[in-house]
Amino acid sequence: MPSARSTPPALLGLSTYLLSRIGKTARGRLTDRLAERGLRLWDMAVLAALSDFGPHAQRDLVVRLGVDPSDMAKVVEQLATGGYVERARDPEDRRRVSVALAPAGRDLLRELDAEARSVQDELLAPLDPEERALLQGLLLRVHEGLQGPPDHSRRVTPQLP
Amino acid sequence: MPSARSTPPALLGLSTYLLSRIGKTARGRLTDRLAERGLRLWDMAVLAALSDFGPHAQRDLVVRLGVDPSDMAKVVEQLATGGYVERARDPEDRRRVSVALAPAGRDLLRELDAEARSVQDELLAPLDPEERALLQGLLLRVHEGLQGPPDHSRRVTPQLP
DNA sequence: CCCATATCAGTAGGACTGAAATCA
DNA sequence: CTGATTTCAGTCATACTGATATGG
Repeated sequence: MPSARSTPPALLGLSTYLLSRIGKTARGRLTDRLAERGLRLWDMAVLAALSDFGPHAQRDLVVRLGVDPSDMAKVVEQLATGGYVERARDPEDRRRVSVALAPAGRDLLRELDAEARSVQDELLAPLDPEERALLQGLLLRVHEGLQGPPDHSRRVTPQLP
Repeated sequence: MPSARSTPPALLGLSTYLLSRIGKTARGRLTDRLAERGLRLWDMAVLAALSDFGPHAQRDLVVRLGVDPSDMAKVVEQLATGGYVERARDPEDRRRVSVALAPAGRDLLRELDAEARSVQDELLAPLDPEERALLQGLLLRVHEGLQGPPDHSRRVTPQLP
């Protein structure tokens, strides 16, 4: 029963399409894994930022990760409720909320990173280690170019995760 | 004014993350281009499928592209209204709606493909032609592996576009 | 008064679910 | 009657908008 499953070559020839498609699958699978823990992608991104760069004002997390301020409020609220981060008013500027990684958050991040690498192993199964490293390098360079020229005139901040 | 813009290395080290992030940007930029014409990504995917494989029963478009049947109805409806495709009941099985590319649809697809390649040139600007070809090849192989092992047990059909 | 920060309520589009109508 | 196909109405999570409150 060969029932017309192949993707149109007109799309397969577009790296744009492949990136979009594969990226969506990657996001979807990781989202599923995180959902089993009641978490979302932004939760992991925030934990990673706090782990790599130390405590942030909430505003700085917004800028670094490119998430909407309104959404960041909810993410931090959830992480604080779970005991993964700690919030405190900045004494020097009482408008700011300082967010710091709690020990439970550091443990959680380790687990989430393992989940992400597991998804990655599934996804990149067709490639051998050298090819994976090659892909990683190419993607990294494409990513570095993203902030620069978004579009001719209109986009402010392309979205993630 | 260096205001903490760099992405956490914990994320940059994950190809999963880069694929997700870059893929989302690619999708977003192409979506914007198409939106200027009142179109969406699925419209282009359907036109490409019809162009590459000829007329489809609507059901076969659903299977080939992995879109929800409910959504496909709306996409085909819009394309038919715009005169880009023609619908007809299949005389042999009157449950089926046969969808065929109209001349206007073929012209439109050419333009959309040019838009996609323009977005691609922006996105892959950091890479030279050889590297782009290399990336394309790697992505293609990853994409081929997608249908196979989706996940340990739960996912039915990973989504696109 | 004006700007920045955080928060809340609500909107828009996309993916998906469930059910109805038609026909094999 | 069962099953396939199309279609419609509605749900859900997400990105985003607008408005409000507090503080510099």
